[in-house]
Amino acid sequence: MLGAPSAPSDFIRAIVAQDLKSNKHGGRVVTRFPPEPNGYLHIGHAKSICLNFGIANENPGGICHLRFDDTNPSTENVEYVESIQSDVRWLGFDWRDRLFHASDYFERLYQFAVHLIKKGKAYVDSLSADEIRAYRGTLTEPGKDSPYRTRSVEENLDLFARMRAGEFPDGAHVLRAKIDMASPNINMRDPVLYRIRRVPHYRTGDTWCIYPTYDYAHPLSDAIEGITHSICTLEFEDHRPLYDWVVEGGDAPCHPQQIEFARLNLTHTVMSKRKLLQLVEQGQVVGWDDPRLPTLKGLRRRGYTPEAIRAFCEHIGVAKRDAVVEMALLEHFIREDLNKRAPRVMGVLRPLRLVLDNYPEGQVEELEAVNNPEDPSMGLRKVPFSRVLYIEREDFREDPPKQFFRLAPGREVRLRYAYIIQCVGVVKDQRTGEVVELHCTYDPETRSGGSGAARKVKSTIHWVSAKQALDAEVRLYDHLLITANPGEEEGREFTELLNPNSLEVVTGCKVEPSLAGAASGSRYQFERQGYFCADPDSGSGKLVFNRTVALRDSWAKIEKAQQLG
RNA sequence: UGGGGGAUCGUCUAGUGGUAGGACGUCAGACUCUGGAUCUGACUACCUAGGUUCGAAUCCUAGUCCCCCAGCCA
Repeated sequence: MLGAPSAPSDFIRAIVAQDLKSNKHGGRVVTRFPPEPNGYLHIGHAKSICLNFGIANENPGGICHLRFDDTNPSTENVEYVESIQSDVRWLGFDWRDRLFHASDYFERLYQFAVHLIKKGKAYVDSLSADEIRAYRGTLTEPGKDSPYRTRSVEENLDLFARMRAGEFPDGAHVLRAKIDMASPNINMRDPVLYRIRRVPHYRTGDTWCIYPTYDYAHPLSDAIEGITHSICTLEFEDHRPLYDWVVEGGDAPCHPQQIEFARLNLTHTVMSKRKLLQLVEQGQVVGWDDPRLPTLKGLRRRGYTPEAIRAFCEHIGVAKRDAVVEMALLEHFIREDLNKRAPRVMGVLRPLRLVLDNYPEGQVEELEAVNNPEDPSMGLRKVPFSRVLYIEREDFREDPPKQFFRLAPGREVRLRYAYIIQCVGVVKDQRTGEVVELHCTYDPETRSGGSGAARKVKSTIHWVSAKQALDAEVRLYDHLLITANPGEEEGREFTELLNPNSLEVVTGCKVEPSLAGAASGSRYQFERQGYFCADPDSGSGKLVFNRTVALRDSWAKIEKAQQLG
């Protein structure tokens, strides 16, 4: 994966290349992906993963660490740790032996804090949370010093040791950096470094009752690991002076460079952990792996491939401006990937019975079908054909509109890999008027590959043989949200914008027999319809498919345009 | 009304003083035993106003708009 020397593709890679050239970090490139284990990874994280691991992989000797930023025991747990690891691996990245936890550094972090106190750069504050807030000032007014700011080094050392020893209740004291309460950058107004939290940590148990904050733990963890480029998102931009202050003040072994980029936003969905958690907890979706979610687990269950997600992440670029990428772009990459790889099959979602009046009763032909026209090496398969078939309801119109080329009374179409047929009769339900069965005749001369096969008809439709077809359930997914940019909807909660039709369960679908026992996770193109992925709910004779994405549908566009006038 | 960032086709993104390019999308056409795929063509952009310059998306000045920050979250 070591890239040939080429122009850096984004501003961060340009910085890395420049630093390499100037030997800023001794020729090393060490990045890290630092998730907090308090939620599942989503495609926004994938952008960061591809960036951090990508940069490491592109540079000789480069490496990317996986580090859990587990400094807040109240919200973190092993379930998240495990899911994050499996997702990073699934995406195709390898941290080798560089798996770390901020909690690995708690003792060292504590010693750095003692060092800071001794240098007079940190103090124990005994104000309440409310008081600290009040003393902080506002965006336009400076804060004022805490009365505890002038405590002696000895007293601070004593108090901090007793905080650690568990002598005080939660909230009684905090350790603060002594910087500048009048700083125009609020992050520099004596930020909290440690707080007392009598909560067991999922890794360190009850060893600690004080925990470092992100602003303190993150830069030091980076420095301890020898990170060269600490890449994070835009909202941390004005934490950078604090990042640098902590590294310098703690006399850390090296000084990683924090670089910020714009996080990924996608249309028609939500990307914040808080909102995703809300959907999961409220039961609006079936879980973190609900195929409607932009979580990696959800996308995977939906049928997305790691390759498609990586290609997407590479193509959206890395920059500093806020951006909202269209879901259509993500869909483009999964179509592109699956078009090359997914075997074709025939499946009928909404079956309409079709009888070939002139086809011999009881006869079954095994017709040859290509598995993937994009890839001849994928070979051929046999598909049974007989007198009674199912076709897609929407492939027949009793009163066909202009430009509808499919079946209609008197019309001819080709049955994919089979014969040209002509519709000679329509059977309707007496009461409802609903079409329940079609009668057609087939032309034996037109069998695919046969002598009369060259005849052109306007349309080819898919079908399954009624007797051999398998029953299946198909889950059709649509956008999670009805609007592209929920942020633009003034005063409306995202929960009000949920698409009530984001999931449509279609039962009684008929699929070709080759799909018997389709393994969970296997992906197919149902010809003329879309890409589908066998759901884990499949099994013991039951078939369930998730629609990953529909094929591009130019007829749907024509019809929509016709309806608009 | 403080501080930190950012503005280029509908969307994302290149371009760093010398022809504003790519991708997605959209529209039109070709081809097709998937109305898929593929192929062609078209579409549309430098936030505004001044200035410097032979020449400005790029440099300067003044504005405008958008995002982030007042957790003992990350």
